[in-house]
Amino acid sequence: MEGQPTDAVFTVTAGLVRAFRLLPDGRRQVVGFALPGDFLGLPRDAVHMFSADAAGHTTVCRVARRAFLELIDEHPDLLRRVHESAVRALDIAHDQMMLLGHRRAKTKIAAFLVGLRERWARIRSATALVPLPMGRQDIGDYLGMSISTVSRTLTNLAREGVILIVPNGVRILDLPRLTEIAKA
Amino acid sequence: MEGQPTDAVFTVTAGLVRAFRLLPDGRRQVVGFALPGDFLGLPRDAVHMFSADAAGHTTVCRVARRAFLELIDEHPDLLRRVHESAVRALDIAHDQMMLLGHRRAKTKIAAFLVGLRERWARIRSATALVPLPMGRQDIGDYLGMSISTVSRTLTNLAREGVILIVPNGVRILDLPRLTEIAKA
DNA sequence: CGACGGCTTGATAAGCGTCAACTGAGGTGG
DNA sequence: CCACCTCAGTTGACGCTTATCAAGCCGTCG
Repeated sequence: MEGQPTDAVFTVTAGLVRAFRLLPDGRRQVVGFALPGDFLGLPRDAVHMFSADAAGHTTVCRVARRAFLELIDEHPDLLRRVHESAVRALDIAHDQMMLLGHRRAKTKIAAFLVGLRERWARIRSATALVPLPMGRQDIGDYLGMSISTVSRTLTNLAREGVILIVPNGVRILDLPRLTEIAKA
Repeated sequence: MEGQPTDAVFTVTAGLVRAFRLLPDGRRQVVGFALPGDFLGLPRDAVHMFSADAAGHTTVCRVARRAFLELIDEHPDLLRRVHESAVRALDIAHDQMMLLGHRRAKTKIAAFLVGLRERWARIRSATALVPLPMGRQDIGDYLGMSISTVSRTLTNLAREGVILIVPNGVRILDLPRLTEIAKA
């Protein structure tokens, strides 16, 4: 499921999927992480690439693109929900653009963690523990920074007592402060 | 029309509109430039802010949000087109994220110009001349760089003979080379 | 036990933001 | 009609953040 063109639509049922684009020189930009419940492959025929990934055997629900389009014709209400999903994705994308533009490593990481926490909270109930099934490299490609800086920044936040680094994730110790940093 | 909440939907008919978000500290991120034909205000109730701007008296077509939603109920086909518009916006946003992430001023500016050229070409026929009705500050806020760097980079490109800076715009002298720079 | 991959950490250099001075065009008032 | 003001854009000097390169660490797996 590595680098297939979009001839199908997916829904994540468990785990986490990263969606990315490749640059001509081989580098990549992770354009989003899909959590359980999220749609994937909404964009039309554009050259989008995906990669299923990580976290306790990710599972997805796959629907042929053609079938999906027919389904929409029959149930106009479905289109509504798909559209809402797209709009929310656009919303997140805009937030992300804000992050990427105003570049301060600490801010980016903090905002990333806070945002992810909220998204997880909407699914599971756990609050303080934020799972990070993706690798440091993925986070870097998502936030537009090098793997080294991701690591450094995380350890700095840990040293300040704001977070605690645990296997495959992070435990937020001081959410108010983290939120504060995220806004700077 | 400065900083109004989204209680209406717009279509640009002439000129250029910039859409942006504000950060808590007052800085802003321009999330997109809307050219004639583009939609604005698709996102639901989110706190989005807009600003109409520049270029020979911009004009927009305004439709009350409520009326627009009712219209969609009656004509399901309309939702289809709106959705396509949203998906395209998402597409552009993803491209933008790529730009913002892989930070090299020259690359960003080049890609920005090439992309804008294509969008203009789809409307008018002129090719080499790329109008830039927005200010340098806007470009900076869009590409995530300071106004100084925008200016510097443009003059550098001009010195290299790739572009020619003209009032309210840029003339592309060496498109292949510019495209090449944009990919790096 | 040894090797590999993901992560951390350090030293160095470079790109870009910041601050600030300067230029030139457009507009206003004497 | 010209002097003056203002604002957008340009340019220069300097320092900070972050990328880059490279070494070391630790867990997992063969």
